[in-house]
Amino acid sequence: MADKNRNTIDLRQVVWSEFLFVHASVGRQIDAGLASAGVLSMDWYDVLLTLERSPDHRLRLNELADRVLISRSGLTRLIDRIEAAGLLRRERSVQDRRGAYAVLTTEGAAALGTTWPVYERLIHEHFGKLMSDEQAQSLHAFLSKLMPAPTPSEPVQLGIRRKP
Amino acid sequence: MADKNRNTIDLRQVVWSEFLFVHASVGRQIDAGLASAGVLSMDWYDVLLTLERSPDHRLRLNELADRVLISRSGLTRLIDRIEAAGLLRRERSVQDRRGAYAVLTTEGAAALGTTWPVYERLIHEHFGKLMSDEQAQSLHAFLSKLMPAPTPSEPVQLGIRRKP
DNA sequence: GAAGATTGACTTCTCAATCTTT
DNA sequence: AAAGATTGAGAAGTCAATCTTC
Repeated sequence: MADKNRNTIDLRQVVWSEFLFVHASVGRQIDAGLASAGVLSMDWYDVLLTLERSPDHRLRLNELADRVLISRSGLTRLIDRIEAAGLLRRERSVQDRRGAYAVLTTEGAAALGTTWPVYERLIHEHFGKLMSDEQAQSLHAFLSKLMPAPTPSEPVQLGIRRKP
Repeated sequence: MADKNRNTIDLRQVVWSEFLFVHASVGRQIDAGLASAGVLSMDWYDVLLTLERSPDHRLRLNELADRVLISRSGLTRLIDRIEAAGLLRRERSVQDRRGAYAVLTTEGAAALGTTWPVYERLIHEHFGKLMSDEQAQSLHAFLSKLMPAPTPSEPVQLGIRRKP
């Protein structure tokens, strides 16, 4: 701690409190926008997109829990709901019968496609359009330090990639 | 939307997804650190600090709900718990007997004081120390655009201010 | 009737315990 | 016994309905 004087306002602490507020505020607005458009919520989108990007559109539940930052038991229940909606299915692993995969269904892929244009607009509206190019660079440089090391073959991407 | 090509990766969208992940990841680490130190959680800290900064250490529940971004009913229950722990108390307004205030207690103020050094260390450890000065400036410039207009008499401040 | 706050019913998350397979 | 996933019990949030006061 470089600064022992409590009266001095540390800009990084201000940034942290703004970070918390903005996450809550913008997250609510975007989820409300998605709901009123009748498309996927951010949570479901995140799970299904993670599957879409994985080899064979499938992932071990364990792995999925780490990617979407939810507890194991929380994931089991989230997967239950998404599976009941038909957007993914579970498959038991053949080699290791303890483990299960979540696999994206055709309906799930379709839901991603329907959601993305709406989500994209909402991200821009409530978040992106207020950011200058320099701010975007700077934010990315900082936030990426707090991200898990990405698989080199799977670059970061939020939207749906068309077939080339 | 300036860009109609879905294949083009928009940096702002990447920043949004990093923003979500980092919030979840760092928030968990900090809350775990607070819990293992036996001090207030971020939620409780946020409520009590908001009271501490308000005139007479009190605020209408309605107002409080807006500041901490929680639904009215959610706030009622959160306040119930904090009140049961003795860190604040409710007071009925005399002029308008529909309304209630939440008022910080001595115990609540003490809890803020105990929590802050721990919280400060955790913010630095998991968030602040990874941020350059330029990044802090840049982040603040962007995030403050998404914050509600501050009362001029109450500047943004996260920690506990000592009496001058 | 409208405003402020609370309550009931429901949803979703978490931890700890459990079950199955290795 | 350990790993992977699920289940039970409990905590905490939301919406819609309700109660009190203006």
